[in-house]
Amino acid sequence: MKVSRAQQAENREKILSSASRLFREKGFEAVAIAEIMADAGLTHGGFYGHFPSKSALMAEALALGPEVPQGDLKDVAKAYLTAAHREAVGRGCPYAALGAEAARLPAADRGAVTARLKARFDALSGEGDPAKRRWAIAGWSAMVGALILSRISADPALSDEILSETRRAFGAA
Amino acid sequence: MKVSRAQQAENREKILSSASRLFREKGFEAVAIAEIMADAGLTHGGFYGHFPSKSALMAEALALGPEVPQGDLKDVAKAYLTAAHREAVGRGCPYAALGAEAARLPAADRGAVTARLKARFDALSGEGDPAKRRWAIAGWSAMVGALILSRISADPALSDEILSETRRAFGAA
DNA sequence: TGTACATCAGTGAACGCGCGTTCACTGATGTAC
DNA sequence: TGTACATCAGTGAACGCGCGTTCACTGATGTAC
Repeated sequence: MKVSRAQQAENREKILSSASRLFREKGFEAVAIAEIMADAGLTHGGFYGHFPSKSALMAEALALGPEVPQGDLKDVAKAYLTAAHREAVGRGCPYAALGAEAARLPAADRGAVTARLKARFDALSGEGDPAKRRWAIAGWSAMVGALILSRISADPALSDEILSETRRAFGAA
Repeated sequence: MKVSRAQQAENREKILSSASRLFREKGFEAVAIAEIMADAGLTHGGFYGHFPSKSALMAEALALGPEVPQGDLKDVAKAYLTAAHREAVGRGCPYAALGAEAARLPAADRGAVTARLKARFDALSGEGDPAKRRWAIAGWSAMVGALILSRISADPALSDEILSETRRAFGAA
């Protein structure tokens, strides 16, 4: 049955946020359209009224995710490199959860996520100080990499060490 | 038809190396058993004589990949953070190519890759200097993260900047 | 404001395809004598 | 060393399942009057 325009817009947002969370938790390929729609409280047939294909949804969902904490590298490291973030893949950083898979999307589908990445570097860079920008780039790379490696490790001690030592490398206890 | 024991062992290695390369290029889910077997010059039915399941192959193939260049962080950064490595996903670092997907494997399947990760940190750490170990961990994280982020970026200038600035952050021009 | 009806968001069955896995079979290997 | 035959690695057809996508249908929405 038809729903109101407001309800339709709300449904679209629900589909996007369910997709974004489920993709981060399980990866693009492991999540079925029907699973996303059920999570959003709908049935699978309605999907194609909102998105032209699963890959279009992937491209759009990829650019969603929690806002970066403001502040300098040290503050970001303190908030980002935590055991809680490591466990909460579905509510965490999309670069760490979907990075390698995102890189395999066709370039045309990576526009939104590229813009978001650029904005994040700019926010951490300050203005006009090349050394600060350099450390923003290397530092953000280290955080994403450390979170991924800490999730790969099946040894909890090593996993914790990766997080805490990378935090300390940026001066965050 | 039966083949010699030497041929059988060689076939197993071929399957593993084909799988390792294809997984890195396309991701675990996007590669079919039949594709791996064809790449190895065999037919798909023979697969289960070598491995009990696709996920067993995933666990074993994940721990393969190029040897890390020896030397200190600066040398490794110089060899790792290159445009050539960014393009050659199939012949490159398995952590960068499969990191997030590897993290989703059951812990029991992550033993081999965890051991390899540990060995890599130990090799970069030297002996008994905690500050050196800290930078080995943060540095290796930065390299893996930078390679992933440079592959995500659809903007070639940003992609190059991520590699070159992270290289410079480790003192490697 | 009230009414009649055209629109269209969502439903759920169905389609076609590709995949992981199984299995009866083939024929070269390698061993027993 | 030569021969007979049991073993078993690899083949390719087949199975069953789940997925992305399509489509005829339903009934609430929202507009024309």
